[in-house]
Amino acid sequence: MLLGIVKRESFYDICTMQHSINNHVKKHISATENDLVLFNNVLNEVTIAKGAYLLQPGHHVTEEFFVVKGCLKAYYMDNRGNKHIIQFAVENWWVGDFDAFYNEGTSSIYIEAVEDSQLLSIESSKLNKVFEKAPIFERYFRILVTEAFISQRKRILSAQEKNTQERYVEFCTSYSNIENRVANYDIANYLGVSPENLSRVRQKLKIS
Amino acid sequence: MLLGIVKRESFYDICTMQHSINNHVKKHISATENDLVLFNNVLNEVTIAKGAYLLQPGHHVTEEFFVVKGCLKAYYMDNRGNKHIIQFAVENWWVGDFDAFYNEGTSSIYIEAVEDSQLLSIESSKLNKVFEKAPIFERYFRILVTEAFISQRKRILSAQEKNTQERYVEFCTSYSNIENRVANYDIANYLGVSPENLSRVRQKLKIS
DNA sequence: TCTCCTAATTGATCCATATCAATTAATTTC
DNA sequence: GAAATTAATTGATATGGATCAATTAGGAGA
Repeated sequence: MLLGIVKRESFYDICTMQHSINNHVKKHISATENDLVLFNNVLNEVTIAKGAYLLQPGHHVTEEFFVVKGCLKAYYMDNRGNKHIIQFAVENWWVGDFDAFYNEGTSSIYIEAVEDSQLLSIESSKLNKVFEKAPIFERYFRILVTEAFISQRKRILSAQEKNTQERYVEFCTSYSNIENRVANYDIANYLGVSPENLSRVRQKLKIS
Repeated sequence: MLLGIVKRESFYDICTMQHSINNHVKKHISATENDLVLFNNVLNEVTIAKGAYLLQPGHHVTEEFFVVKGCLKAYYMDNRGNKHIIQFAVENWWVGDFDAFYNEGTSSIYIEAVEDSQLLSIESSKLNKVFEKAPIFERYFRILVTEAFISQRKRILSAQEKNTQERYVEFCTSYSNIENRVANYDIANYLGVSPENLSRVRQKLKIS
């Protein structure tokens, strides 16, 4: 598809969107009003319809996205043609092809909207300028990646330590209410189990 | 144990050690000589004997470690008393309890020397001072975490996509020569499979 | 060099979950 | 709102890898 992406929002929406990202920034670093304005000025507003792609393999990656409203999934296809969900992104998450973004390369993943979504995007070149003028944002992104790193590590260890049922419960808890927003077969995929198995686990949970 | 840790090295060793970290820094950012001196001045030299612990659960984490020479393993114990290896650290890797370090908390993991090892350590408070005086190091650590994040993501996807044999081969390739430095049951643990299963996989590889 | 202890291997069995197949339920779409 | 798709569930079977048990191989220490 890749249709359905529209830049520029109404004044009201822009205010809401900036409010959302500024809150997020303030939660992580102590930025001055000047810093925030500088940062806000390089952001673009993006809306995307359910089912549309924000990113597809082969595309040159120049942007990362912040989810103001909505839900997306990031996945890739392996050599055998199997899909693997890397991440779901909901409100107040950054999403993108990190690898390609930092290495200024070509995407190897799909990012697809699971719901109609509102996003903010930042371009690599503009972000680097922000880093120069307001190095505090270097810290912001370092903290974000560190947090993501830690939560990802938990995902690895959880997969080794826990059975499917425990992991499904953990998933629903940490991604609050997500089981009502995305398909079960996508959750199964994310957890690395078959949809049939997840279905049976969900049955058992209903009973107990 | 926690014995066997000795700070301060001979002049020759210190030079070697700083050479090692400076090379690593230069590979990631363009730091001035001043920046490097500033950074080097806050590093401590640490040696640790095989079998000794660099870190144990409950200890207050104030340091991260850079491996100049040697090999270590980071692991934790889950509620059921099972050990899970998080990471092996060899030359030119940073190792520590990231989570606790960034949140100034208490360690939940063990870091144990697999070989006699030489390390450099940096304290949280001193690192923050470096960040203030030379913000370029904020970038250095952001890049390191980003790289670690990306390689960790590959570990997750590899576990979903590939079978034990493929993952063992991948592991040996990416951690060059590691299969001769650490025990097979620790590699099995890291891969999340039983030692017996890994043993059989290794047999099959010998034949084919 | 011998002894002891730990690691690795090998065999047999078991189990969680994948896979295949069919049915039912829930969404889209016109 | 009926038809057509797509998702979820349920049942039956197959399988990769775990677990248990026993043996062999390697290393460290006396």
